[in-house]
Amino acid sequence: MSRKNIETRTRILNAAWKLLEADEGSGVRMSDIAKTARISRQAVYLHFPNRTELLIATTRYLDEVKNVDARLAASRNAATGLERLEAFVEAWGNYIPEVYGVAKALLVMKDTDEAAKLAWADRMAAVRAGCKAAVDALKNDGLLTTEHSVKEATDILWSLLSVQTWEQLTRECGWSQRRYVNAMKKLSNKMLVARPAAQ
Amino acid sequence: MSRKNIETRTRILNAAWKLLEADEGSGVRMSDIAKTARISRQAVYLHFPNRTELLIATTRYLDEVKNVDARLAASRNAATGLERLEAFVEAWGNYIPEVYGVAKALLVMKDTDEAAKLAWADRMAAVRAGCKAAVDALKNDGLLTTEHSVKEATDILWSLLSVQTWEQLTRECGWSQRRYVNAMKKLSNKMLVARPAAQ
DNA sequence: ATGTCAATTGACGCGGTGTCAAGTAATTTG
DNA sequence: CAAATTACTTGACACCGCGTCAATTGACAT
Repeated sequence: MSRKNIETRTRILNAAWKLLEADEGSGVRMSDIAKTARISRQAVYLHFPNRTELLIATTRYLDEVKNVDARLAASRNAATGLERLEAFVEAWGNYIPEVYGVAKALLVMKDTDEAAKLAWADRMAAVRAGCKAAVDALKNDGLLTTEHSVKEATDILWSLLSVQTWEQLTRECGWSQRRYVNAMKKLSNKMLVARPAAQ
Repeated sequence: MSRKNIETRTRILNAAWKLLEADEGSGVRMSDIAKTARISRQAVYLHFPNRTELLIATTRYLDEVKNVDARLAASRNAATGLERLEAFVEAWGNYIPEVYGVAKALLVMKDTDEAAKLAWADRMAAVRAGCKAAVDALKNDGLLTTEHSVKEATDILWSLLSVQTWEQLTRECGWSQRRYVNAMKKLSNKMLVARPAAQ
């Protein structure tokens, strides 16, 4: 409610953000966050009911600060389906590393916590909507491969652009961000665009 | 060592297997495994030093029983690069659901436990070797796309065939196993095979 | 029958989450 | 100015799951 209250709340969110980004989602405890926010551990619970909800709030906060929706929506302005696909791949692909730490924390929680699972599904639904819009635009231009339905093509693009795939390629395989984005552009084209228009 | 000892050990492994398969890796506790193996919780530690090692042993046990290596190696017999790629995709793609529950447990541990991370990396290295062999075979036939190096093509195939991607498509998107394998065959072809020879 | 080995039982420590009660310090409000 | 409200602190504690330990039992082998 009050000014001070909301200020402390955002201090907690910033602390969680910072720590999750540094540790890439692994072992961040409530006490760590409290300490970073210069607050007692118990006081965190005055602002968030539990760890999961704090993580969820942190991702929402991040999305808000980073203005995801606007950045993803920018691809709408593309003139053609091909351009739209490419713009979306670029926008989302470059967004991932900016939120990876926090996203990873939620991704880990997702496997054991129902609320985290829902929150993750919700955010990913937004990404999926972007994927579908790109596929629709392709189809509209008559450039969608005939081998897959719109739903299937959307699923494929969504999987290609999953955080896990990003993680595997950049972390496990050592790809640079640049290389990742370039490859995703090429691959999404190859996978979804009807043959004559490939490239 | 003794007969009884080894028998109990495999009873524990089977219990872990069964439970992980049922719960798909989420909330299986040491006490659950002990109970299923009709043994006291503490007795489990007479056979495995800790939870992580038990999980690792379970995956090894599973791989042994299911004879992964042989099944994956079968694709070596393919005459052409294209056939080899397809055979590998089919072999690995159909193996995933058989071990998913156990693999998922390890996948979750991987984020917080160093030993689990190494064990997972080790198993995935085997898969990667299969991917590389398929890519090499393609290259040998002059059918590897010129847009990617062997290393990059291997990374791409490896990511396409990751357990996480399988999980996303079959669990999140509701794909059947059949559909998954078919799509992976098509997609791996489109992504890696030089244009004129596509399908 | 004696010794060895597998397993049992009960207890305990540890780390992390979440809760509760009592108290304090600052700010607001009558 | 006094009283009430609000944000926060401190210390204690319960719960859960992992891992450990010590003392005991029961089986089997030589």
